[in-house]
Amino acid sequence: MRHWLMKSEPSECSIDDLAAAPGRTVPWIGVRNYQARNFMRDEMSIGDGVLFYHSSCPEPGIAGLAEVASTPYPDASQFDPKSPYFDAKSKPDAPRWQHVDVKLARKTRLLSLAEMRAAPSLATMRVLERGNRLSITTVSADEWRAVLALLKKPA
DNA sequence: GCCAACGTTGGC
DNA sequence: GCCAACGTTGGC
Repeated sequence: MRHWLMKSEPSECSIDDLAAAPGRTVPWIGVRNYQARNFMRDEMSIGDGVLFYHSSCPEPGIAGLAEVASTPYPDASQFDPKSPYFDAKSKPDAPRWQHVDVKLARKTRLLSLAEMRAAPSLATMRVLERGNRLSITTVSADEWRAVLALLKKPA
């Protein structure tokens, strides 16, 4: 089993939105970056662990634990002209964008970006690398364990 | 709102 | 295939 960190803007889908979704599961639509798509399409497996990260908000950080809950399938929003994720160049017989479903495991306390940066055990995390903008990044088993350990402590 | 960093586009 | 211009991300 592998581990991932997936960014979501709380204004789009927060940890509470995920908790309130049917089956506590949402389709991870809207990814329009090839590297992130390839992670979902080629490398994820059902049951993989996901760190659910709030980005572009007053308190960025890890807000919960989730898991990959489906195999990849085409992102319907790419064919919807009314969607902000519409992609005119993607054809239904050759969908460009695919995604997986993500299911909540449990909401956690917020492990803030500042706390993540201050933790030596997380120094290798891809999401913390300078200039990183990728919305899905890999998480090593050691990093996953380190995050769980930090979550057990009070903020 | 600013701006650094990065990915994508498109002319050549 | 190069690379400048442009658009987006995302923390601050």
